[in-house]
This record gives sequence, structure tokens and C-alpha cells, in this order.
Amino acid sequence: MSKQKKVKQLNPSLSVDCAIFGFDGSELKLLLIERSVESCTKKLLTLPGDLIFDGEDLDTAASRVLKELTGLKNIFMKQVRAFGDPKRLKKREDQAWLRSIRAKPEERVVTIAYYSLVNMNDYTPKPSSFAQSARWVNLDKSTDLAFDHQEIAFAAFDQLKINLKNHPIGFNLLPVKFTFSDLQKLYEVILGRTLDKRNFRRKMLKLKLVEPLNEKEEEGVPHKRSQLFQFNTSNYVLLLENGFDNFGF
Amino acid sequence: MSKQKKVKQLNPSLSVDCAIFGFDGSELKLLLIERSVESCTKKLLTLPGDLIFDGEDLDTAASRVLKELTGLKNIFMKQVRAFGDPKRLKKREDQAWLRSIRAKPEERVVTIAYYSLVNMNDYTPKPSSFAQSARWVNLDKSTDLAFDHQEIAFAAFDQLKINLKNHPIGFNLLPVKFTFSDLQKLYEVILGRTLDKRNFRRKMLKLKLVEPLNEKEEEGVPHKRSQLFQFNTSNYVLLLENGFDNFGF
DNA sequence: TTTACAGTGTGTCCAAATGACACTTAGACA
DNA sequence: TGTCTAAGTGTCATTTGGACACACTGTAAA
Repeated sequence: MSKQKKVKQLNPSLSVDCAIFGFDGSELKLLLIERSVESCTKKLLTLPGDLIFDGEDLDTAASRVLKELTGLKNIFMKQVRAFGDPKRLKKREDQAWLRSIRAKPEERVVTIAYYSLVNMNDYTPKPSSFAQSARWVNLDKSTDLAFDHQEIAFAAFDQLKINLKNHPIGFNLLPVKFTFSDLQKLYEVILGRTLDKRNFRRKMLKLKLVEPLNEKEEEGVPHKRSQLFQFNTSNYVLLLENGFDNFGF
Repeated sequence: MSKQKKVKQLNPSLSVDCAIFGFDGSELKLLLIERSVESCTKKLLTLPGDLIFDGEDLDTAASRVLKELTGLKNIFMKQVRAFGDPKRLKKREDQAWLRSIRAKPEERVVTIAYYSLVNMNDYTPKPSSFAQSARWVNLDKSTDLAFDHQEIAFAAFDQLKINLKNHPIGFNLLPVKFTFSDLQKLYEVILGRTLDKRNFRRKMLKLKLVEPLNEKEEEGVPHKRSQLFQFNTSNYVLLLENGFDNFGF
């Protein structure tokens, strides 16, 4: 009765990749790591991702890999979809990296992509494992990713935009107390266009997802101090479950 | 130089499963196959699905597997997502079947689910391979599926409903020429509720997706003969690409 | 030939939602 | 005291959504 089977073994055909979007109040960023290639000075810029273990649950694997590479934990991620193009890892420089670290670098790997949204200020990435660095990169500058990670990032962002319209997503991106401007900026960044202040307020309040606090924080700003809001958790949960139809800005 | 690598080899960790929805003019059906278990009289009722080959593209694999098991070909399928729960194939009766056919029946298999919509009348399933039978089953009677196929079918149906609201989906379900009633019935079946005839017509015509033909077909119906419509292909393609916001009934 | 039947096809009204638009106010600072 | 910055607020015209009822056409049966 060997315990051989209990030993964790990487499955050479399966990986997860995580597209973590962060918001700092004005710009949308993507969490990327660098992987160095032995024979080359250039580093690969990629999403955090790695092979998963035999018998490891997909969601669990995504959380584990993200934590191993970037130190981020307790982040709720949602699956985007699987990417399995046989050529997805076949570029020259990608193969160089794979040969330096994988038992079977030639193997086709199907990767399950995940995405999430976090408040950048709450999470400071700390690279480890084969991640040389882990940092937030402006979404519009996140180009030249290795493997098919550009495609994965786009797909994840599309998913984000779609879900933004049907779910009260994006609230994890803001601090507990926030202003209406914060909220609106977030929506503008994700949707990629400006919104009318009054119309935005009207719609958002109708949903009853946010409620005013008795605080007018922000000391020392060179303008009128703004009302602070928080999320109404009970309505939030309710809408999370049901989605909601009319949320088009 | 052995050609070993060129030999197609099944990957024991990867499969595809296809949720094919069919419409016969009044009810929504799901295409299911039966798999017989050697030691048992009871058959497993499942979605068409099987392991994929090393290096085989996912979309290609889905088409191949569907054809092998049911004879259906040239069906455009869309990926739902991956299912990889380590326990997804561990039920007693599921294991019995797997032991009879798989080299590694204990192995955790990640399956990539696909879905599609077809006009039932255009496709008559012909079982082959390990499919004992292949037939259309009423969606509400498609219960008691083996493995985690019930969950997959639900997820695929959810996807269908969501896409119905944002894309001109469901048109593959109808014959080239169709009446407004046909179209409306389709929507009612998928959405699971009745719609107002006049409002439906108004909205649908605004999209300019359908256009009237100079034919009032249907001979010998015990009522006024109805106008036939067809899809406006150019607008159809346009909307397929962009999706469209206002399609909520 | 008359009648019953079944599904087609059409218009209006009201309520709600949407989008466009501009000025006053609070607070900081020079 | 004036200037700057962002906050905060209301109206109107248009579009959209849902609710609602009756006459028409062709068939079949009495």
C-alpha cells in the first residue's frame, strides 16, 4: 500500500492563469509577473499562472497559484473559460522558458482562466516562486504579454465589462467608505467612456446599493467636502444572486 | 526517429461535453446519449462527451466527439466553461462505467463544456461509438443525468438564456422561413414565460433582424394564413458582432 | 350555407426610464 | 476677498415598456 497516490503531482496538461484587475482611484491595472529566461536577458511578462496538481480543484488551484506567485490571498475569482489552442505555448521565447522549468515543455497545456477585481491599495504583490517581480501594470500598457496571455487578458476584461452591466461588480475595488465620484470614476474606467454625473447618481441610488453615511470626510481638499457612502450589504447580496436587468449606462 | 508522437493519444485528464439544445416548434429539448454499464442493466444518461486527444484543439474536439457519438456535424458550438471538481466522476455507477472503458478510470478529468442550439428537424441523431442511443429529451425531463452532467446542462442553459438577451441567438433554431408565432414560441420556451404578441412584434421589428417575405405560406391551416419572415443576414452579422443592449422581454 | 373555431394581425395609452443640459455651493488657498 | 476645484442638484423632451381587445381569414363540421 504505497502512499504514492497521495503525493501531489503536477498535471502536465492543466494550468490556471489569473487576470487580476486593480483600481487605484483613477486607472485600471492588471497584475503581472516577470519570468526570467535562463539563456536570455529579456524577461517574459505574464499573468500569474502555473500547472495544477492532479486532483486539485480548479478554483482552489487558482487561489493557490496566485498566492504562490504574488502573495495575494483571499481573493474571490471567477472562471472566464478554458484556453487550449495547441499552439498557445509554441512561440520561441515561450518555449525557452518552458524548457527551463517544465518536465514536458512540449506538452499542450489547457489553461483555465480566472479573473478578479480588487482594490489595489489593499493588496501589495510580493513575488515568489518563479516570479521575478509582481506588479500592477496599466491596462493599456499591458501589451507584449507572453504565451497567449494577451488574449486571455482581453477575454477576462470583456467578461468584466459584461458583468459590470449585469451584476453589482466592482465594489470590491473601492474602500469601505467612498464618494460618488470614486464610484463613477470606477465605472468610467471600466466602460471606457465618461458618464453624466447626475444621471449616474440617479440610477445608482435607485438600485439602493449604496447608502449615505453621516460623514463628510476628506479634510483639506481644495473644494467642497463630499458625502461618504457605503454599500448596503443586504441589497448587495440580493442583487449578486439575481443579477439585475437595468444597469446600462 | 519514431513517429510515436504523431499517434493520436487520448489525454486522460481532458474531456469535452456538449449540451445541444433543440427546438421542435413547441418544446426545448436536450440531446442525450445512453452508455451501458457492463455489470448493470441500468444505463447512464449523459451529454455527448469524451476524452480529447493530446494536442487536439478544444473546439475541434467538441465537434469530433459530438459527431462520433451522435452523427451530428457542422454545428457551431460555444464554450461554456471548464468543470473540474475532483469528485465529479466519483459516483458509484459512474465509476462502474469508467472502469469498463477508460485506461485510468480513477483519474480526475477536467471537462470543457460546450453548448449549441439547433433546429431539431434538421438533425437526426444516430448513435455510434459507446453511445447506445442518442435522442432528444425534453429539457424538463432531462433529469437524473450521470456524472455532473446535470450541473453542466444547467450552466449551459443559463448561458443560453443570458445570450438570448444580448445576442440574436436562437435563429439557428428556426427554418429559413418562419412565422412570427414560431419566433415568439421559441423565445417563450427559452425564457420560460409567455410574452405579449404585440409587444414582441414591435421590439423584434425595431431590431430589423427579420424581414417579411412575399409569401403567406401554410396551406390548409384552420385559420388565417400567416405572413412568412426570414432573417436579414447583414443586420444579423452586424448584431452578432456587437451584441445589442436592448433586448429584454 | 351557416356556424363555430383557431390563430393572425393590428393601435393606443400610460408609466417609467433615459439622456441632455447648467448653475450654485463649500472649502482651500493665495 | 477673490479664485479655484470638485460637489451637488432638477427639468424637460424623448424613448421605451407593459397592459390591453377586437376584427379578420380560412377551415371544418353541422
